[in-house]
Amino acid sequence: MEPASPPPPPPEPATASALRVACTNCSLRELCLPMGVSTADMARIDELVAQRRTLRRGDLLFRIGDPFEAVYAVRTGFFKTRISSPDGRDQVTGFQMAGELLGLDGISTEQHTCDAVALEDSQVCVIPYGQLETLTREVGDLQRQFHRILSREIVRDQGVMLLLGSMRAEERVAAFLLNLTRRLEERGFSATSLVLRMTREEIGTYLGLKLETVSRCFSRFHDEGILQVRQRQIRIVDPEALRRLVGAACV
Amino acid sequence: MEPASPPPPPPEPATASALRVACTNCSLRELCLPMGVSTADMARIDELVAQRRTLRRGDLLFRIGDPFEAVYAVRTGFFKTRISSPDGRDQVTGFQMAGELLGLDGISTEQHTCDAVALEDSQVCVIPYGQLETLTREVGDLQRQFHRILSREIVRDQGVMLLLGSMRAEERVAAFLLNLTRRLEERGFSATSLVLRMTREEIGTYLGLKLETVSRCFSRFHDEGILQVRQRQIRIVDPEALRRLVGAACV
DNA sequence: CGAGGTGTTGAGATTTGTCAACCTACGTGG
DNA sequence: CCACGTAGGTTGACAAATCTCAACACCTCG
Repeated sequence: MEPASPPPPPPEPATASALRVACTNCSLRELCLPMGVSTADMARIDELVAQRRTLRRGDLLFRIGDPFEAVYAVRTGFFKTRISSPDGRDQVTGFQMAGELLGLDGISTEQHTCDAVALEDSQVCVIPYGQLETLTREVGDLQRQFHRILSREIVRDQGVMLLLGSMRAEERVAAFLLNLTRRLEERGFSATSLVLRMTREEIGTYLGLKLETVSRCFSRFHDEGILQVRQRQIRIVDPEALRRLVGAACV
Repeated sequence: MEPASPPPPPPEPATASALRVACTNCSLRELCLPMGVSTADMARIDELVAQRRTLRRGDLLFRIGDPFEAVYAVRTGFFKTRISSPDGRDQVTGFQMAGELLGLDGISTEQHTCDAVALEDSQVCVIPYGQLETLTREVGDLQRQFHRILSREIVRDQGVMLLLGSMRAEERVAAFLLNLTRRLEERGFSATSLVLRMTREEIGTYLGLKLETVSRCFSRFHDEGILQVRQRQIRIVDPEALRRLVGAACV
């Protein structure tokens, strides 16, 4: 049920799902859409997020071509987004965890341009887009945060381009692990110990590599004492080595 | 002076720069930020775009780390954006032509995260971001279009990820050419004849290939009768062949 | 006319992909 | 509770794509 990783403090007790649907009570408040919104305006955002949706592992939250009606905030669980070329190859465009938004791609054409797949049992807040547009006009803090989120997604994508366009296999895998652990750490999880929610193939499709290459990188890192790898259980023994590999920053 | 391509009708006569700075008079109106804004509201947008900036070939419009103050609409000319990893490799993240916005990356951290370089003498409209935020709250059509532009950039970036992550060299070059000609055609230029504004190396850095590989792809396409290539002059003889190569769509 | 930036081409090195075998973990049903 | 089937993961040998390095051609501009 937790996004990843075994030992660390869960961001919110399991009982929370019994509480009223409201950003006000949500521990992800300061990571998610309401970040920076004053408590005075928070009640208005609570109205926005009137509905939740629960997905089982493997379920699609939306798929390519679906009419765009809402964006979604991940509450619990883990997702991947993917696009596919007509001849069947696909590209994983991202992995999303608690507090991150899904569906922003749909604004431009009013249709979703990617599939969003739950990689474990997950729950999302449904944010109807029409209402979001209205409310961003009235609540400046919300507008600012929404634009920041859109822009951050653009910046993130450009980082992925750098990764895909200029890094070799080991660097890509190192960057992937550092990115994942940084985001887990922001959510209160361990920065050194994690459980991957995706297969080697999904990692490969994200990093522009074949699954065997991903596997070999993990094995090599293991042999070099950088990681302990046991299936999807990863412990990062030497994070500095990973950072050296990607040449610092850009993670 | 024109964005690319030799024979076709320029989107606006050269004398236009003598006119008052105003979207109302701008031939790019229906490609750019004001798209979809009613004539009643257009005057308010004219106030927004109070300033233009002229750049010579090679000039930087902004660079990584610059404080973010405005977004820019390309009026004439041609740009590339690039990010760089600490060890000096860089990645061209896009090429921008008339009617496209630059600087959206800066919203998230209030600093620019990429360099924007003019690839030929160019002119941009300066859109101060604070004023844009204010006006999008008041003009719904503008808000909608701005969000669409942000989202479109996300979708575009995901297309580049697909290209970088799953296509081979020839497919990438074919997709690049189709994308470029489609956008030129939208601006009234020829769909089959163009002048590249960037070097083979810049194309390569965009496509995640070395310049020699790009050059070899052009040569192969030439030998196969798909293109006529003479330095930066390109004529597309068999666009269908290019489309077959990238497997239709996703351009 | 020459210099420097840009583009082309070839030969060989390197990285990654492909294919195949095999191993491991996990869930299901007997 | 165990056996088995299946999906996922690892490893090796080889093939293919791309990169690297080097030589040279071309073009533009001073």
